[in-house]
Amino acid sequence: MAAAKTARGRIAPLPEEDSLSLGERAYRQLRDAIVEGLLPAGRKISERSLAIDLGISAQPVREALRRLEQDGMVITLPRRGTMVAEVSPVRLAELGRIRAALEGVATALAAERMDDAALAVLAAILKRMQAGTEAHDVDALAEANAEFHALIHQATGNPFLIRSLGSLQAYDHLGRRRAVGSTPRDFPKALAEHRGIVAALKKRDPALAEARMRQHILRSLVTNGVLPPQSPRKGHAP
Amino acid sequence: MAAAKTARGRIAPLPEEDSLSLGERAYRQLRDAIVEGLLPAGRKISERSLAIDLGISAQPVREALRRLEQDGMVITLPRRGTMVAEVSPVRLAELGRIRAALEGVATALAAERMDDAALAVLAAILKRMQAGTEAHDVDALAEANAEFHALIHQATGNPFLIRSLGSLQAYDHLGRRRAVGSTPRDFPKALAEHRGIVAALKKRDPALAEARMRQHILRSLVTNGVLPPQSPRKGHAP
DNA sequence: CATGGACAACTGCCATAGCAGTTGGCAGCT
DNA sequence: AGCTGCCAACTGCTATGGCAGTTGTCCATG
Repeated sequence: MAAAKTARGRIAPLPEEDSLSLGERAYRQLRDAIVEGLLPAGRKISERSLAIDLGISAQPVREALRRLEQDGMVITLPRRGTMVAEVSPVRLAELGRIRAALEGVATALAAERMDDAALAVLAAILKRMQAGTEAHDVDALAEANAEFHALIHQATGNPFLIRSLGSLQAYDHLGRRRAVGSTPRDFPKALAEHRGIVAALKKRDPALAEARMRQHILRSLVTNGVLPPQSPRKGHAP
Repeated sequence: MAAAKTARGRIAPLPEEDSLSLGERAYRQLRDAIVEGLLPAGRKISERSLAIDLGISAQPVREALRRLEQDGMVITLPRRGTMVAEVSPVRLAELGRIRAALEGVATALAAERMDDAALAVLAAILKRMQAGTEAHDVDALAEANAEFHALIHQATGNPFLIRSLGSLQAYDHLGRRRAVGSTPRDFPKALAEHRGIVAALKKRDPALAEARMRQHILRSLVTNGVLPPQSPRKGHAP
């Protein structure tokens, strides 16, 4: 997981892993450890012992645990202890639907204010996606996909949205890890959906871009087994 | 949650105000102070001086500021200072649309798992709303409205959703405070929308409930001047 | 008068220490 | 054996102090 090594370096949300605050580093380490499965659900986490393991004080650790609690990845009973939260399949499905909705509004906002330069970067990412799809390069596709969505998030310029989607994306990784066996071959479909999203962005059509992005996320969750097939129909007229 | 006194001074926190951690209390106090306008945008906040003002240590204050930063209400430049963030009308509109989307998902989830008891409580709240509308009791309507939405949030059982909507609701209060002059007379319309939402919940129709709730929030934002009229049409087919 | 540099007064950040409440287990009694 | 009560070892939480980086001010210098 190298720092965002994009061509232009436009997005650089990971500045210098060294100069980050200890609390921030502890937060990311713990978050990664949880989504990687190194810290299974129910595992007790002590501020002190964890601080000793990380070689730092208890304060940054506490700060990281508070943020993780806000993300819903750990739960702490006051004066009793902190443990990593169980993320049931039901809960994972909920979070997926939440993420779909938030990615939708993010794309709608991006459609209203994305400039041509950012759109060009998106087009370049699309080309890399096509190459990766033809070559079946899973790693390259994952990286391009991450950049694709991150670019849209940044285009909104909304910190709340960026932060929330960052937290939810961690759960997405957790969901992919649970997807048993080989990943389904949905790469061509995902490529087509990404193209449709970019087309909507270029047309400056927020509603269309939102609908396509949301549907893209939902379908992706379905093929990953996070959501059951045949989601409820959309298009209700108020 | 009975202890909502709705007096002039403090908004009563949900659990007993005494047994909360100092960090939690500091967080709520600061949040309320910001949305009430006591701490204007750009105002510098020092961990130490604020700790002295609150009569506590600097750690809980720091913890509260971190949470507020995650909510987007303050921004802190490392080693330079923390100040309350400027919430421009544009940003307020973004947050409103985000809230509309999240309230929509929450209502969809609630439609799938809300039990009859909760539905009965909703019906009771509707009756209070009708009485409040006829009597033009603004305070009673506000309280009933808060309970209405809080009940739906709780029905989802999703901590992430509950927490996020709680933060966004603070911005809603801020938006209402900016609404100049007397509040527009949208009470009958809001009542009808609430009834439509409850009807969709009773029919266990997640998509319909979501659409109605989202439209309700968006229209409310429009009448409050947070969003411009004539939002982009919905109903795009992917 | 204008300009540059150093010192003092901040700031956020972290480490240490100690508090109060909770838990688990062992001794002592029935 | 089975139960009760207490004590030590935890836990999260808060207070205090000090660190390094930033900023603003004041004096010396061109």
